[in-house]
Amino acid sequence: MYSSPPARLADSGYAPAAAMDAGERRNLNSELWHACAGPLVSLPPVGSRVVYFPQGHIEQVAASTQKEADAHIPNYPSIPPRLVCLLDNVTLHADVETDEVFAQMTLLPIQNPEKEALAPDQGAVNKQPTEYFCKTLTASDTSTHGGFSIPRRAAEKVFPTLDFTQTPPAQELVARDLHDQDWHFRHIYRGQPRRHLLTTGWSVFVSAKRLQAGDSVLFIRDDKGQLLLGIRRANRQQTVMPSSVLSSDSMHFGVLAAASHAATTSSRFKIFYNPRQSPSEFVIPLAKYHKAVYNTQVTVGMRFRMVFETEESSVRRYMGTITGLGDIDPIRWPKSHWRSLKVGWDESTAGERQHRVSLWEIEPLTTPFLLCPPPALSLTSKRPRGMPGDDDELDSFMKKSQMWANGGDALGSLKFGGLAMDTSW
Amino acid sequence: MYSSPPARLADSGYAPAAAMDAGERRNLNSELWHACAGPLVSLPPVGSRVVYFPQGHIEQVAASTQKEADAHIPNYPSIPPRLVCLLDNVTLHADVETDEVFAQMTLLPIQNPEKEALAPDQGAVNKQPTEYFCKTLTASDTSTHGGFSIPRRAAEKVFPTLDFTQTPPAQELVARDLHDQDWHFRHIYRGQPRRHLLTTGWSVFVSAKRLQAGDSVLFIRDDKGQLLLGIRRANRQQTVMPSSVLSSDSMHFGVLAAASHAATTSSRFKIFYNPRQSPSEFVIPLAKYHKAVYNTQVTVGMRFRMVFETEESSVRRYMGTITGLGDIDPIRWPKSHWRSLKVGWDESTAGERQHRVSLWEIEPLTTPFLLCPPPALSLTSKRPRGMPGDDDELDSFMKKSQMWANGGDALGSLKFGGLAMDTSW
DNA sequence: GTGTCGGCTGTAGGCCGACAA
DNA sequence: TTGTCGGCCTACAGCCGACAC
Repeated sequence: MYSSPPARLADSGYAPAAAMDAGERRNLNSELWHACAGPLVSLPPVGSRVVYFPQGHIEQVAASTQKEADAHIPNYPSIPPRLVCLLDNVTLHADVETDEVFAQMTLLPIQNPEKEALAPDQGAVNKQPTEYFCKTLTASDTSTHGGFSIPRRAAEKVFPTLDFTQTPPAQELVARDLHDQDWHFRHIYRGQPRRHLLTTGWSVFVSAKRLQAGDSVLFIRDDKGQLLLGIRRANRQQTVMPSSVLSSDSMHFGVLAAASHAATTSSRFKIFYNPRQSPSEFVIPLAKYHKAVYNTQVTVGMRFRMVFETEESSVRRYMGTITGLGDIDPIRWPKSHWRSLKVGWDESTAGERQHRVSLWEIEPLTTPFLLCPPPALSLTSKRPRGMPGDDDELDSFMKKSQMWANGGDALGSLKFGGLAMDTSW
Repeated sequence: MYSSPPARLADSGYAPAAAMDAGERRNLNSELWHACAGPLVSLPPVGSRVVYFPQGHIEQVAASTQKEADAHIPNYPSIPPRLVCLLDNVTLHADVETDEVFAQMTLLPIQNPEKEALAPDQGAVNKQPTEYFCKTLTASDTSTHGGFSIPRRAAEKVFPTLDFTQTPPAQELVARDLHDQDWHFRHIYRGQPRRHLLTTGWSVFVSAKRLQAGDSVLFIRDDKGQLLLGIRRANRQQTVMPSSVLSSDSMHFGVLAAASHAATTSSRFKIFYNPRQSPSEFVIPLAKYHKAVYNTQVTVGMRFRMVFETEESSVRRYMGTITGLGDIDPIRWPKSHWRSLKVGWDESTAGERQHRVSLWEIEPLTTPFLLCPPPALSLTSKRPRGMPGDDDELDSFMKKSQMWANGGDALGSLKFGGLAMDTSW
């Protein structure tokens, strides 16, 4: 009948296979999830202690509902600006409609965190896959006129090698997405000059995922040689969700009441973390928080760097100066450390970047730099627009000076490791 | 470029025109909204007093998130089982993705409802349009193979009359949807035997709205002769929305906290009412509530009727018997009237119907019936499956007996008027 | 090395009346 | 009266190398 899928596509094996149930209850492939979440996202390990910031949670909810965090809503039921919690569970998910990745965390508030033995919590983990590539789609890639142009080194690194004795060399690829749905593509090496292409099956994928030029697609080869694929929507596409379920005010209250009730009764509560929606992480490893708050001397005028994700899904550091200190909302959330630093950014293109950040988000440039700043760091020098990786020498120096300043093991919680996985292309 | 709409369609005038902003802030066409909401949905007038039931609100949220109303969540912050409120504002909306209709109500809790003068609130209003038709789509209607077959009487009633001197008679129709988006269709009268069809433009509409066989489409001609169109999804398609924004527990808390805070501070709060998602209305006109609670004698064994919407978007009444009385949740919500009646239904196909209803949802069959029940109402008689409208004689009798029992004006709040608008086809 | 285009081809989208329920 | 189908035509999806940045 008319409700069945097109027969030809199904017969030729280029139609998607059966998908998971819509509920998406199981835990997703962690490598793929992290690849889609991006290089900056790391999740604290289950069983570790974390600091939960209701303000940050509300910021995420407000961003999701496209409302500013309403100033008129009181802190009701009353709740402190941060809760030390045991991270009881983390499950990885992806939105059934948009493939947007998110994590559900189950938090158990700890009543007297100071009394507990400070076990050596390990830092946050970010298992970024090694054998993967990520390409931002061009107009040609997403048009119905043709297929997908695979970057040469990407194809050679991630896809099975073609049999080049064939003319033209071609094979069928099967890649599994976050919902365990299989997608079939014809991979061919042709054209003058020769190039790798995905042809048959590609347009089905593009239309099913509603991909547009500017969105990114990524392929992974996992340990068992299985191909995985995921997508990252362009930043402009805010997954608008005016949510006809609950008013934004009620959601705001819900965040507070759920946490308040859990803290009062020492019971668990659940939150969703949307890495690509939230302006900042609001569940921070306790060790990272402690180091940032107790081991860092911040003053107005201090110079720092902070990591951002580039449009090419890579990372780069931006320079800034601390211009002020103080609570973002001293009435409702006094003595919170959430975004307690007012900052200015060196580059004029910094319009979108936050004007308030939290202590644990920055990498301070300590005394050695203030005594002897290299020319590249002065406020007046106009550097050419930096490319990913052109700070490598500085990185090395930074690590040494920070170790000297903070006592050797400060780096683990600041996520220096494994950041440059996408810059080698 | 590739992001622009198909040129041919745009040039020929069969592509949708510019739409409203995604936020959908303005108030929608009320006639169209009510047509999409269905014949049973009525909204209390702005400025009237209503009763708000948190339990019912939570039921709707749970239905939207596909969770049962969790039994483990306490009534926190504490809130009474019902709040008498002033209905401060009502705005009509439609989901940007699904066209699902919903209403936002702003409620102001009234502290001492008994002290206020009981102004004669008018009953709820349901402006169902007169010049409209609604058709459930067939497999042929939604397939890409052809167009849309318009029922003859529908075309003659709602569409502009064709010029039958042309061969074949044809015209272009422009119909506006809930988002003020215009859709263009070619309306032609052809075939052997002759019939009305929508051809060019129809498949664009079907794919844009993602209509499937079983969904319904409805057309309205308003006062100014402007054509409006709306859709009703088939019941099976639960707009699943696991809502990666807030956990269902937090939403539950949010409902309670928002209402609790508003009641405590005598301030307004906002709720969304999703007519086609909610099992029952949870904002009830105060007058309707009072009449049902204080003027109705309910006892176990009592017979009643209740109105339901049929699959054909019409209405019919089902017979039932009260089998028990009592709070649905005596621990958290004692002395609530929400679904306080346990009921059984006469027909064996009653599997989906609620086993608990509220007083104001039923039409009790009062003493005259108990003294002298007509054969059709006895529990043992097996009536043939009733069709809409075959209770007309009974209706007439019911009205008289109820007026006698309840004092003359009881009918307005029970929505007897204007119910049979779709059964005449 | 790869983004975009013109050219070509095949298929499916879509308009028609036939026919039957 | 209207749901489904076969027939038919054509627009566009989609594969190809050319060419340029």
